[in-house]
Amino acid sequence: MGRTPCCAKQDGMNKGPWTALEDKILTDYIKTHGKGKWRDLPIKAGLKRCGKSCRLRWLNYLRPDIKRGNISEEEEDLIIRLHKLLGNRWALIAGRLPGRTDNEIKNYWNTILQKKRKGSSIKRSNQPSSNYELDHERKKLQNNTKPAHSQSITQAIISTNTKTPTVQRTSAVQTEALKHCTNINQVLVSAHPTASVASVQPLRVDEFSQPTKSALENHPYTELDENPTVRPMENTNNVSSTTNCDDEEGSFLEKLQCFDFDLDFWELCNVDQFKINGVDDHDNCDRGVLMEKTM
DNA sequence: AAATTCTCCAACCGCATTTTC
DNA sequence: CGAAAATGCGGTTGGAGAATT
Repeated sequence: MGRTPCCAKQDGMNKGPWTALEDKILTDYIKTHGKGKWRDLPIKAGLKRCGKSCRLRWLNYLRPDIKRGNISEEEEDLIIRLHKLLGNRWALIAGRLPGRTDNEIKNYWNTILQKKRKGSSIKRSNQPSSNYELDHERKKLQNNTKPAHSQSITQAIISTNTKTPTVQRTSAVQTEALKHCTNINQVLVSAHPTASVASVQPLRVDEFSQPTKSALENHPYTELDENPTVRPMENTNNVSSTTNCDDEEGSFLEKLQCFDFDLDFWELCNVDQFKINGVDDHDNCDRGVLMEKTM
């Protein structure tokens, strides 16, 4: 398509760490004119920076509601849970942690938490199936305590979706839901008491399609016959005929992923029940959107 | 005290997605 | 509707400071 690079290399363009003066110029400009139009901003503000750099500096450092350092236990717990559910979707995770940026959470994950994970796996080297998150969640389950924060994973997802602009692009919301659900499957794998997460590809359920028989058979944690933690739904077409998706309350994941989950899974995710949000047409209805958690 | 290694994190970069025209 | 521009996201890098040798 031939796009000019955002930050076309120009003589005299500053790179690297921002100076206090640059920070002040950017902050003053945004206070006066508001953010946005990032490409034009540096020219208008008189900064020798590219728009991208200005945006990043504002979002990650200068904006007033930013909260840096000292990630609390509650926040760490939420990061772990959200990461388990969403994967490396740092912006989504950050969106559920007020004042935190995607960059900060990403850095935190890549340094602190990865280190803890390594430490954990060393300590438990004779139990190769464990990982840090699993240990973390198991500990919680064993203690039968919920995290101090009241915000559950589901609530996090809900607010992510409901934060979608008033003029919703349904497809985008559905895409989000799709990604969440695909990742929920990863949680399933890691939540399984005997799962060796590191060595196994999670069973993927893209586009809410029914997993193939061979995929299920080859998946070490499905245990289809004896212990049906995961089992294929027999007929996914059954669910495509309803127009009022709210009537399908409680069967969300069953519809979308053709799976049942064991109790540990629900506890793990701190999820009790999903609702389907009704949408315009049957096809969309089937794909549903995570909208509400009933406590 | 100097050299080396490690850690952390701000910033960059390329690509994807969304918006605008 | 398609192309271009704008914006957003996530992986990666580089450098400053801390820790270790």
